[in-house]
Amino acid sequence: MTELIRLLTRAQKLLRAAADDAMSRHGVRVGQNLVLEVLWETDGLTPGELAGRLRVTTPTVVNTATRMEAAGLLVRRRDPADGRLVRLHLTPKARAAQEPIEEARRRLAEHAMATLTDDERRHLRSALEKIIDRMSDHPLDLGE
Amino acid sequence: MTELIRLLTRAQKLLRAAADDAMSRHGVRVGQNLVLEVLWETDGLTPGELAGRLRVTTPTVVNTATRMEAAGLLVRRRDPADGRLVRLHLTPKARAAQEPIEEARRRLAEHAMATLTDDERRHLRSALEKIIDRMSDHPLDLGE
DNA sequence: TACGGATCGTTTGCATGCTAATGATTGCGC
DNA sequence: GCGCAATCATTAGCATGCAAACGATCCGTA
Repeated sequence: MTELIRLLTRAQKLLRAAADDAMSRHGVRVGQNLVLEVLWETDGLTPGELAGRLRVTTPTVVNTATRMEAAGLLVRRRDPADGRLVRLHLTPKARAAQEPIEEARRRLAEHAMATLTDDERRHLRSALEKIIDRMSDHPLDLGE
Repeated sequence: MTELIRLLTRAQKLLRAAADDAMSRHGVRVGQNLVLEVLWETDGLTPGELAGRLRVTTPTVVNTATRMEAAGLLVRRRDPADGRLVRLHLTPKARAAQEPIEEARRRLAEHAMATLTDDERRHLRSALEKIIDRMSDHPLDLGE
C-alpha cells in the first residue's frame, strides 16, 4: 500500500505545480490563491479565522498575507472593537483577478480529470474522503 | 471537479504530516526519507541521479543531503574518475534506521487505507495513475 | 480598579521545494 | 595541447508549511 501513497503524492505534486503555473499568469502564487478563495467569499476575516478554514497554522497565513500585502492584493485593518484582531481586506486588484483565476482553476481540474469517467471520478472522490476521514478521526498511534 | 483536487491535496497533506511524525521518531524527516529509500537500494548515487529518480530538482537533493550529512546519515565522496561528481554514501546509522522506518511506513499506509476495500484500492490506484499519466504527457497548455 | 490568565498576531528558525546564477571539472574540436 | 562548450554541484533567493517563543490586548476576578 505504500505504493498508493507514492502515487497520491506524485499526482498532488503535478497538480500543484500546474496550478502554480496557471495562477502565476495572474500574479498570484498557489498558496495565495487559497487565501483569495476564502476572502472572495467572505472579506475581512482575521488570520486566525482564515487559518482555521484553510486547515493551516496562523503563522502560515500571516506570512502569506504579508506577501500578498506587498503584492497589493490585500490590506490589514485593526479591528476597532478588539485591538488584538487584524482584519484582512481584498483590494480591487484582488477582486479583478477572481474570474480569470477561477476559470483557470476549473480548466486545470477538467484537464487533469479528462481521462476519467464519471464513475471513476465518483470512486476517486469516495476513496479520498475515506482516507481523509480515517486520518482525521484516527491519527496514527505511534505509542507513547 | 476542483473539489476533487482539494480532496486530493487534503489527503496528501494528512498523510505527509503523519509520515513526518512517524519518521521523526527515528531521527529522519519526511524529505530525507525519500533519499534514504533510494540509497538503501543503491548506495553511492550522485545528487543529479537521485534528483532524477525522485523527480525533484538537483538543488533540493543537495540541500537535503547537506542536512543529512549534518545529521550523520550520509557522507559525500568525490568521484575519483570524474571530479565533477559527488557520490552520496550512507552511514551505518542510516542503515540501522532502514528496518524500523520501512516498518513504520508500511503501518502508516495500512492504517490510512484501512477503511478501503481491495476493490476501492484498485480503483484509487487506477485513477491516480490516469491523472499522473495525463499531467505528465499533456501538461496544461496556457497559451504562450 | 488592578492583576493575571486567555486570546491574538507576529517573529524566528527550520524543512522542503523551486528557479536562476555561480563555480569547478571534463572532454571535444581544432 | 588548448580553449571553449557542456556537465555537475553548489549557492542564493524565494514560496510554502510547521512549531515555539514573544508581545500586545482583553477580560474575569479579587
